[in-house]
Amino acid sequence: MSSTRSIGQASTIEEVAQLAKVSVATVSRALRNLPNVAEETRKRVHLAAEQLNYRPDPNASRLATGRTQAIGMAVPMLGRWYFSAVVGAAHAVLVDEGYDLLLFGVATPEDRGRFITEWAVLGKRVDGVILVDLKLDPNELEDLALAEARVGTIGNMHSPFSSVTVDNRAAAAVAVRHLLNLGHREIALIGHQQGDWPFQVPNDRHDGYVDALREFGITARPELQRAGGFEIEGGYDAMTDLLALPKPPTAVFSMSDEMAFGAIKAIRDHGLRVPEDISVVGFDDHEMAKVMDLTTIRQPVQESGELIARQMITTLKAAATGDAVGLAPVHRQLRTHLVVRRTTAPFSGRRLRNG
Amino acid sequence: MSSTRSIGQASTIEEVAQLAKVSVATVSRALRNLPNVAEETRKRVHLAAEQLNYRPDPNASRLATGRTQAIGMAVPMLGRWYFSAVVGAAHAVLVDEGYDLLLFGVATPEDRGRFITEWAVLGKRVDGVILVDLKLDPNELEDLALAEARVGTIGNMHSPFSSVTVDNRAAAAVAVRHLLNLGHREIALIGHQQGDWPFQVPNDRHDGYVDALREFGITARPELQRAGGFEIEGGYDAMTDLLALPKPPTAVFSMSDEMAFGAIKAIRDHGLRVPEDISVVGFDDHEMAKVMDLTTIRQPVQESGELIARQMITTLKAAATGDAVGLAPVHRQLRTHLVVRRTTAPFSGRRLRNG
DNA sequence: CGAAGCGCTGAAAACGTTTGCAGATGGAGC
DNA sequence: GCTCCATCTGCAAACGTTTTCAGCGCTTCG
Repeated sequence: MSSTRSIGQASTIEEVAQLAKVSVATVSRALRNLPNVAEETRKRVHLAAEQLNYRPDPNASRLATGRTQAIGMAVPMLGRWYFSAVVGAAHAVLVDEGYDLLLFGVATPEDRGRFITEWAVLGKRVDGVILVDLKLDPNELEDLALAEARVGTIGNMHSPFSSVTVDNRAAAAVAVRHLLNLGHREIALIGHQQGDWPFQVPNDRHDGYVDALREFGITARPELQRAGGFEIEGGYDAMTDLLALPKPPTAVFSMSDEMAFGAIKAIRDHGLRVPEDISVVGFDDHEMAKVMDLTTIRQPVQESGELIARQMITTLKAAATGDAVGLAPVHRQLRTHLVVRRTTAPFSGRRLRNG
Repeated sequence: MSSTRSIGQASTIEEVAQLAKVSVATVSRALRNLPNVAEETRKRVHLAAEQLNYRPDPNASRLATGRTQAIGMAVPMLGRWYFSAVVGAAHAVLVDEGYDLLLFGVATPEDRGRFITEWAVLGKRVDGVILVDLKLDPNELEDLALAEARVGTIGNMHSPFSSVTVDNRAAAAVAVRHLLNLGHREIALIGHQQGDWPFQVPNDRHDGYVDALREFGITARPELQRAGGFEIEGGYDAMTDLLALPKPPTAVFSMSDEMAFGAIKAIRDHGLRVPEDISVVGFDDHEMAKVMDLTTIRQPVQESGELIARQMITTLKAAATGDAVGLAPVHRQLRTHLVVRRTTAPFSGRRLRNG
């Protein structure tokens, strides 16, 4: 029934024009539903286009208009749950608005530079870019601003660009304060990376950790802080190290749930129990946190992705219509909160000792 | 030092030509390192291009050549670990080869159709597409073949296109046989979806489940088979249902680790223990499987992504050079194996009863 | 010494859209 | 009947590459 099934070969706007007996210009206008084309003509063109299964060549269109109808997302680690969740959420709204999504993995600062020059500024691949958890340096900021790049960020706030963030510092402090209120005093940190780690988020969480300790008159000790690479494995290794300390901590704050999972595993492999021997609190509210009964800081991951995508769309629309006020960056800070489950418990009074 | 920092505005090939005092044709040839341009000229052009920070406009280039240097990936659920792992792995090799990666989420059969017509065949957005776990119907296959689309698949084998697969049926049978050998006879299945589920993989795993049971003279019972939507939550719900059965199963095979995690959680929430009361085996070897001590079927996720990406590159190269034999599809089947951890144990002899 | 071939270069025609501008048509107002 | 305007349409010039083809100057060979 109805038309034949095969979708056949691609056809050009020229052929549509011939079939509809109008010029290509009219076809172009009619199909994009621009004003100034007679209703009867529009119908004819649409019909012809449908018969020929016509789709405008996006590349020709991009070349002519300078717009790509695509946006790029730069994420540090594609495999991590947090990032894939954000990408998934953003993807949904972008596709819905007719945009393509290009993915760019940015593992190193060099990648980041390459991403910015090749993609965001010079390479005309995308109309805008969404940066997830990437910290820009002043030069990069300047480059992007000069190029009038449309940028949105998640995780970090850069004043010239719209952003969706959470207060990582405050949230981390809440997590650590929770442990302090339970009576813990020897609280380790997993996730902090020494040296010039190119992300801001971990630094903020680190600051929150220090803040909370200080409120209780405690100064953070370096030997209780371990890098975990934000992966399960890294969390495991970090915790293993901590357990080998002469006096292991009685509680751990992990900058991500995934590292927390690794830490819990390490603790159990060491013959100890969570939370009886050691309390653990994570950050993210990973979907596995419920399964693991992990006390953690919930942040609105999906919502962040959606919001920044929507914001990107509005920015792009504003740019297209020359609407200056629509172009002004908007910064949204979403709420986090502590979800208490069963990996945290009051300090028992017993301390472990090694050697 | 050296050149000034700002990357400045985009420049065109025309300007490079003027600066290097050659024609645009020569610039194009020189920068792509084609033969037939004098070494001295090539140097001059490269220098000029560098000074101007020239990058060829990909859209113009695409329009002229018909090639996009981009490949698309269609995945059913962006958020699931398996898919993001595959995408991550493929992304790494594609970017390495200078290809862009476009993402397309395909949740429904309609999406799939849209993906194929708009992207793979008619829309000239990508040079090739990688389908993850998507089952094509005959019409779609025909369309793609007619359009000479470059397609690679993971999960399903479609004879005209290169594929990377595992033997899901055999692997599932191994998992179930493991339970049978432990003495279990009432073995539930989580993950199977009744009706026309548009994916093949679950069907294969279901068949393997039936196969193994039959070897032991057992016929699969519908009430022991539950859909889980391949998510943690779904696994939890499915298991909860199973536990409400008059005679709950003594073991469960879950088609994915994530559903298995949910199932374990449900069992524990129900006051029962894994594996003492109920054994659980999963499928994937998710990175959390180690943490959860889950017995599961390991499949080479990363490797699959890499391989199919590489295969795509070779196909594209073969198409470019008109190399017919290079265009022939290659099918690779990777090995899986059972990883026994601690969620499976011999049948205790005790059966639970409700009501 | 002429022809042929080789290595290099440039002019110009694609590629398939969008869009500025001008022309055609027809109706309204005087 | 004429002008004016609004509405619709088409012509042609972009957009920035790639690629075909021809031409140029040299060498080589018969």
